[in-house]
Amino acid sequence: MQRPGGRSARVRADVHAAALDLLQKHQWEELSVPMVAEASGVHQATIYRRWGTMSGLLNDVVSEWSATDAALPDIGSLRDDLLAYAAAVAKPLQEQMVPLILRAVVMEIRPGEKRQPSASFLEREQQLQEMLDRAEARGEAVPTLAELLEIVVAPLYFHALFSEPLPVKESARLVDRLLDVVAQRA
Amino acid sequence: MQRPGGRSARVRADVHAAALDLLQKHQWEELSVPMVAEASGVHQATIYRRWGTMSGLLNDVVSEWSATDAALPDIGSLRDDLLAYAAAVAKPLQEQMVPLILRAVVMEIRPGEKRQPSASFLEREQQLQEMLDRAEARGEAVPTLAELLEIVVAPLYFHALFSEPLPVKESARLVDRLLDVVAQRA
DNA sequence: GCGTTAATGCAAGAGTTTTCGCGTTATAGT
DNA sequence: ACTATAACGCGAAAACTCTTGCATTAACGC
Repeated sequence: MQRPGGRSARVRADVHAAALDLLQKHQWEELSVPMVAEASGVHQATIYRRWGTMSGLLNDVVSEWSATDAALPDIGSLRDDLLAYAAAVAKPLQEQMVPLILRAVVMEIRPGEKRQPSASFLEREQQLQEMLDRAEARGEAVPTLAELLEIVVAPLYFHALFSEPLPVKESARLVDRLLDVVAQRA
Repeated sequence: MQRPGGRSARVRADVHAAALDLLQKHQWEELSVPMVAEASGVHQATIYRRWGTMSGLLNDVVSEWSATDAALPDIGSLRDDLLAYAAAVAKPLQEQMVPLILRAVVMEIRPGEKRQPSASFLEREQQLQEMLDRAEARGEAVPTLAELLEIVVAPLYFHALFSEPLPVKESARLVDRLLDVVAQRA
């Protein structure tokens, strides 16, 4: 018999909040379970039993964050949909929190192991594909999903990881570049 | 009076080799200074004194790896130069080692802190700019450095980080896309 | 409510990591 | 070759991380 509600839910929320808070002030490797325990008021033994390691805890935080991610737009024209989507990707990359979460994702890469995209990642790809399908049904010239990821999403992540996050309005430039590539092909 | 030569150089090489070797078999968080000390035959106190932390040690490994990075090509046509460069970026991303090193770079991102690109990164950008300048002097239509990074480099890193590294020959596709963007602008 | 027991708190202890003082080695300058 | 001392090795101690057994709390089904 599992008991996800009440106290357990409170503990989970407190620990997540403390972890995110500490993540703003320290780098990943400086964090420790005892630190999160201290900051959250939850006993360290509880954290070890529920999450095992600091890495496991961060995974759980990331999962929850991904889950609350907003749905994709369905505005009307492909360009507007893409603009809304690109802005939706670029905006959270502005906040300090998300590069940190991204970092946690990168950390999960294991040597020699085939990387399996997370469930939320796959779900997001499927939503994007549906957006493209809708546009194609309307008779618009559409890019492939791969092109969308390479031309719009990849630069956003690249900037966020390796220099400064791109301003949100700059993401429009990427969308127009994508549409140019598509148009030229026709 | 510093003493970089002789024994110190030997110690550095041994420790680096051991760290890289262990990095192939274990994930980042499993590594520890005592492990590297054991594997390298160097006393752990020495590692702590010279590098401080496991993270600092990996930084040093990355620095050395970047430093020995090959020079950029100067083949003749911009397209050939870009193809050679793209392949030079894509190839090491195939090896297991480099995603790990990349991971170490990402780890270095500190919360809230202005990210300052590493010296090798800046140097590399300068080399690229020179490549573009040479092509422009020859009268070719050239992309900006930002376009090169966004359209060619960013997708390569994106694939390597979030799914599977792109096959080297696929990088040609990215180069041609870049040149298409440039040509269309003219 | 009431009872069962999952989940947490607590504290001791086992295991690891990191530091430190001191003796030894061997590099770099003379 | 000789000297001064940077860099290293060593071992013990300090600090920290993680585990474990038992007591306590409170969620969920009745």
